[in-house]
Amino acid sequence: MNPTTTKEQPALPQDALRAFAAALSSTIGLLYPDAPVAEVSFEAPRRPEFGDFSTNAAFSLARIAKRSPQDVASALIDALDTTQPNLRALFSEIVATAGFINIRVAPACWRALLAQILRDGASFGQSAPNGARVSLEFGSANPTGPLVVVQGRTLSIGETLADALRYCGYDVFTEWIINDAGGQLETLGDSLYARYRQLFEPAYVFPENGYPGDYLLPIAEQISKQDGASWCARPQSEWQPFFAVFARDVLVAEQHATVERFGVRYDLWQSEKALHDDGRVKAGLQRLVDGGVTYERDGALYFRATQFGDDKDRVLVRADGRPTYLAADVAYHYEKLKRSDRVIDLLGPDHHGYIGRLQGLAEALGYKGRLEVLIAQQITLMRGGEQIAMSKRAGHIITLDEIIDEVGVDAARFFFVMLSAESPLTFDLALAKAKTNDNPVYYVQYGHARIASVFKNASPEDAAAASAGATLELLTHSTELALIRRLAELPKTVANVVEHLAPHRLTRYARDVAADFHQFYTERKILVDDRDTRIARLALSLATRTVLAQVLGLIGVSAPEHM
RNA sequence: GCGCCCGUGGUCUAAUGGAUAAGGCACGAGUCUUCUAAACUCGAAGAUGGGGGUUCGAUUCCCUCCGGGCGCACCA
Repeated sequence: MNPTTTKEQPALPQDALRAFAAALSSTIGLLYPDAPVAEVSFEAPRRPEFGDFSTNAAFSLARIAKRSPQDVASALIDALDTTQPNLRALFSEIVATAGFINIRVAPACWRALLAQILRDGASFGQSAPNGARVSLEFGSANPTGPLVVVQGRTLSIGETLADALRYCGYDVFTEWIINDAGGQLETLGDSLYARYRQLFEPAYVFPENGYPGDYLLPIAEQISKQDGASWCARPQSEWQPFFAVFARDVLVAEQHATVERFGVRYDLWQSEKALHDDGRVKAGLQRLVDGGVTYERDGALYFRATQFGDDKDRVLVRADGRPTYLAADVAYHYEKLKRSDRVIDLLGPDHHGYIGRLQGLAEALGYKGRLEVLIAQQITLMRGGEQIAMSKRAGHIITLDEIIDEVGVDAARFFFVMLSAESPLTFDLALAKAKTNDNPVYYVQYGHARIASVFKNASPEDAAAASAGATLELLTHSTELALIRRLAELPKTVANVVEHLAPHRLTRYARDVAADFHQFYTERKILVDDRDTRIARLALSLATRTVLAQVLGLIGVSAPEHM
């Protein structure tokens, strides 16, 4: 773009950067014709005194130029000033420091961006659809009991990731797989049947490997209510499938309810049993057979996993004809890979050893590099410094519902996504529900509520004028400009979350936005007597509220009007 | 034994290969007759487990050792 046109229409920071990159590239070509053509990229320096953006272009040129990076950077800036004198209009500072070229975008550009936030509102920074389809699977659980704390973490991370992908223009399809095939469904049926029989014969023996815990009891009572004791006299071949499917349906419905209560929605709840029943498992296996990556031994069908880096080959179909879990995964991943450009599995901590096998599978199916696997690490549950012991076998479980009851959805969603997925998380229930200043959820929500409160005290006329963004040039204070710069980071931050599958970075950003607002709020009274100043500060507050609401929405936390 | 993840101040964490490693908590001192003090300001203290390597530059990538966690089924 031509910088001279900016008089009438102030350039946005990203336009200014683009102009700078283009100018710098051509200057590099002029000064160092032998240098390989490289794109000039920018990063945000860690320290604010180094400017808004910096580029390290001089480092790679230093060797060719046979001069120090600092000399190269200085020479580039001098040349820029000679050949592109108009560039200075867009920047308040262009300096060479320690080899970096640090630039500060003119305040007018930042105000132009603020005006854009006010115009775009809730859709600020969102990318247009990019046509790429993403399949995201997360949270999936066995249908043998209530959801527990680990699923809370994968649900939080997965849903935030899905929303971040959508924000960046991806066509996201979220799916949950119900592991309702094989022996565990039978065990579930046996367990429920025992609970049912115990209603009539308290001495009836509970199966040794059954699922303990009280949660099957109400389901047994439900059957007793509708059918009485009639199942007691029926043969196993009749009650077994009935109790298994009955239990599954009730438990999956409960899981569904918990998931929705947690603010998470799926596009598909896929039954694994259905994959077997409708022949898709067979189709997936055939794909592997056709690809020549299987063989038969002792009557069983094997996948040549070692060919893809696994320790040993894996059984797909047992000698008796029953397929293994891996067979279903073959089919399901084949289906997901067929219909998606990018497949992401977010798995629990017990699936470490499974990553390589899944990726080998994707490669064997002909989709090398399309599958990404992210593991959410373990959670240790605490209450005020005391570790809470949990044992599924002994029937001591703390359900996700109980956690939501105790700390609320907002705190749970925020805490579960706050740490990077690969580091183990200690979740302290006492801290999560503490309404004190060491609770980061409230810190961010308080920022939003504070702004809402200011607007309650402002006149409707002022609020309308603020959203039109008429007097933004009065925003000159350091806290005001710092806040605008922070708000501008939203799109880049979400893009970064998507690129690195790192949703925890959103919580940090949320805290940064809140912190910058709280500082601004303390330093500059918003509802001052001077009308233009008042409206300018209201406009900044409004934009902040928009961004805070967007970030909180991505994290799955409510943005309260008052606290 | 094999594989994966993690070792950062007193403590919990952060840091697309960048500059003087950043925040919260805890500790000390201040700031409300003014828009929500669930906030803000200042201070003290102080960390990348050890050793190699790649790089102009490593908390980040590679190797190795030490320490912690988890997983290693013809279960799902």
